[in-house]
Amino acid sequence: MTRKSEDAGGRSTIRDVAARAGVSASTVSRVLGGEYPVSSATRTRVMRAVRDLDYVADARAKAVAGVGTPTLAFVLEDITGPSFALMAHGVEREATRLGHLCLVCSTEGDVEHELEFVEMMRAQRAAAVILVGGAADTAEYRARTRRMADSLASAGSRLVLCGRPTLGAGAPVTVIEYDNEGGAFALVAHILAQGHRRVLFLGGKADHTTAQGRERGYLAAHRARGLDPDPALLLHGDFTRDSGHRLMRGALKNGLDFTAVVAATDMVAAGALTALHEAGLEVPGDVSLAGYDDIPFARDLHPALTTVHVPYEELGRLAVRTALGRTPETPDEHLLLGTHVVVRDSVGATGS
Amino acid sequence: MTRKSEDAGGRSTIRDVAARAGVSASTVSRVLGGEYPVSSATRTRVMRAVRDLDYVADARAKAVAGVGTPTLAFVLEDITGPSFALMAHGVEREATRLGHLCLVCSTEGDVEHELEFVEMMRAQRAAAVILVGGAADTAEYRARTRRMADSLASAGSRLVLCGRPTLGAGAPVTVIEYDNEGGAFALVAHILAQGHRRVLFLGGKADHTTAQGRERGYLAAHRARGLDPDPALLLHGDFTRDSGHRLMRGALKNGLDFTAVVAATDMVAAGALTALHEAGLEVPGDVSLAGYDDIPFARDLHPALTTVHVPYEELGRLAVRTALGRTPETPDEHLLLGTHVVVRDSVGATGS
DNA sequence: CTGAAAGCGCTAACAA
DNA sequence: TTGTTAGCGCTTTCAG
Repeated sequence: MTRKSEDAGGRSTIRDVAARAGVSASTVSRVLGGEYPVSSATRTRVMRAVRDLDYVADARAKAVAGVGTPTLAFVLEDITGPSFALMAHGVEREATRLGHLCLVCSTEGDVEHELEFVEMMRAQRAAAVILVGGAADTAEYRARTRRMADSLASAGSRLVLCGRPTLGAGAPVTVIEYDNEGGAFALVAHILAQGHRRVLFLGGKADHTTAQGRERGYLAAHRARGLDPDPALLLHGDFTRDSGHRLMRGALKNGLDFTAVVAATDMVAAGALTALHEAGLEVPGDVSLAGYDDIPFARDLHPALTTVHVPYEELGRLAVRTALGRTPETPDEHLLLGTHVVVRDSVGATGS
Repeated sequence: MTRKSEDAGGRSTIRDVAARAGVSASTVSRVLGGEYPVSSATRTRVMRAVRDLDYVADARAKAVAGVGTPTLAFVLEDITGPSFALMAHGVEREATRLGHLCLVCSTEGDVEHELEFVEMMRAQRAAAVILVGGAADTAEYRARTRRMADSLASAGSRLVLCGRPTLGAGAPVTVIEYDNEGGAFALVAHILAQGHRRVLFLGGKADHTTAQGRERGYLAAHRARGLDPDPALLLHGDFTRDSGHRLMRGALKNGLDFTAVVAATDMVAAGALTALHEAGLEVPGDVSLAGYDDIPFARDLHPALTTVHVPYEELGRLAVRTALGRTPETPDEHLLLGTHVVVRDSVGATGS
C-alpha cells in the first residue's frame, strides 16, 4: 500500500514516479524532457517507474509552467457544409503539421455563441482563432468582429478571417480571402461566349459579401461585353439546395425567359437541377447550368457541373500558416487567393 | 509605468488585477467566481480593474487548480467525408451543450498518428476520446485499440468507439454502433420485392466491418427468400466514388448480367451512377440503383437515390452523452442504433 | 549528475 | 467581508 494511487491506475503525478524510482521530481522531469544529461542508470529506473505507473505528464500543468503544446481554434457555422468541411480540413492538417492542437466550435449561426467561444479561446491562450466562412457585412458585424480582434490581440493571440468580410484598416486581423468576383466573371464570360444572352442568376442573401462578390462578377461579365442584364433575371435566396429548388421552380412557373442559369453555389445548383429535371427540362440541352465552389459532389451531378473552383483547403492551410508565422512586428496580412472555372458538362452552346 | 505590462495589453495575471484594484488575489478570484460574498464596493473596483486590463483568467491554470472547463476529443479519418462530418457535428453539438470543449484530429488513416493523438489527449486529461468511423477488424486493430482503451481508462478517461468494430468483452470502452446488416437486409429485400433477381453488390474492403455487415445483409436478404446470389455479383473495392465508378464500368464491360445494383455507400453509388450514365443506361429504367448512408447529397442525384438512412448525427450525440454520463461504476455500454430504408426514385420494378 | 526551492496563474481552506 | 497560506503538477534556476 503506497500513499498515492500508485498501482490503482488513477492519475499518477510526477512525484509518484519520483518516489517509485527513488529520485527527485526534478530528475524525472529531466529524464522525460530528453535534453538534460542524466546517468543512464537513473534514466532506466525512472523510465521503468514511468512505464509501471503508465505515467503521462499533465499537459495543462506543463502549459502553466510555460512548456505546453500550443493550441489553435477554429469556428464555423456548420461542419456539415462541404466548403466548411474543406476549410476545416485544411486548418486541421496544417495545424497538426505545425504541432498545434485544434479546438473546434460550430456556432450554428448564433452570434452570441461565437462571442462566447472566442472569449473561451482567449482564456485557453490559443495561439490564434480562425473564423471560417462568409457572413453578412453589416455595421454590427464589423463592430463585433473588431472587438474580438482587439481582445485577442491584446492577449497576444490573433484573429484570422478565412473567407469572411474584411474589417476596416487598423484592425489587428489576418484575412485570407478568395476571389469571388473574378471567378464569377470568368464563369459568366464563359457562358456568354457560348452564345447565351439571358442568364438567370440564382443569388444568395443580399447582404452576404460572398453573394455580393459573385453577383458583381455576373454583372461585370455582362458589361464587359456591352450587355445589360435584365434585372428580372437576378433572384435572391440563400446558399441552400432548397433555395435553389424554390427559386428555380418559381422562375419556371413565372415563365421567365432564359437559356442558362448560374447558381450562387453548387448546393443551389443542385436544387435548381432537381427543379429543372422535375420540369422535364434537359441540361444542357434545354438550359445550361453552372455552380460555384466546386465541392466534391459537383462532379457527381448529372450532367457533371461546370463551376468555379475555390481552393478551400488551401485557404484553411494558409490561414493557419499565416497566423502562426507571425511575429508581433509582422504587418497585418491580407491574402487573396485566385479562383478558376472548371468546365464540365452542364453548360452548352445556345441552340445546340 | 507599472511593474507589469498593465496597460500594454499583454497577458495580465490575477495579481495585476488585484494590485490595480487594491485587493488581494483571492478577492479577485472570488469576485470572478460569482458565488462568494463580496462587498459591492470591492466588487465594483475589481470589475473595473478587470475591464481596464481586459483580463481573462488563464483556463489552463484553473484546470491545474481543479476547476477547468472539461475537454473531449474526437478523432476521425477525414472530416471531408459526409458521414464523418455528420458524426462530428453531432459530437461537437452535444459536447458544447454539455459545456465541454472539443479537440479534433484527422488521422488521414495513419495509425501512428492516431496513437500519438490519443496519448496527447491522455496528457490533456480529456474526459473522453471518441474514435469515429469504421476500420478493418484485424487482430492488430484489436490489440492497438485495446491498449488505447486501457491507457485512457487508467488515466480516468474513456475511449468511445463510434461506428467502429467492438473490442472483445472486458475492454473498458463504450461503443455506439448502428445496424449495418439490418439496413442492408431491408434494402435488398425491398429490391428483391420489386422482382429483381440478379442484384450486383458493389462492396467495400473485405476486412472492413462496415462493409462486411452490409454484405451480410445482402446475403441474408437473398437467403430469406430462398435465393442464392451468384458469387460473381459480389464485387469488392473501397468506399469511394472512384471505386464505384471503376467497379461499375468493369461490370458493364464484362457483360455481367444484372438488373439492379446495391452500392456499399452513397459515394460508391454516385460513382456507379456516373458509369451507368456514361454507358447510356437509364436508372431506374434499365437498371435500378441503391446506396447506403443517406448522406445529404443522395437526394440531389438524378434520380434521387434510394438508400439506407444511418442516424450519424445521433450516433455522435449519443457517443458524447454516453461517455460523459458515466460514473466509474457504470458498466461498459454498447448501443446499437437502428437504420431504415429511404425509398426515393432510383429503384424500380423489373421489366417496368 | 542530482536535489532543494522557487515559480507559473489560479483556487480554497483557514484565520482574522 | 477580506487577506494569508497552501497547494494543483510541472519546470527550472541554484547549489552541491
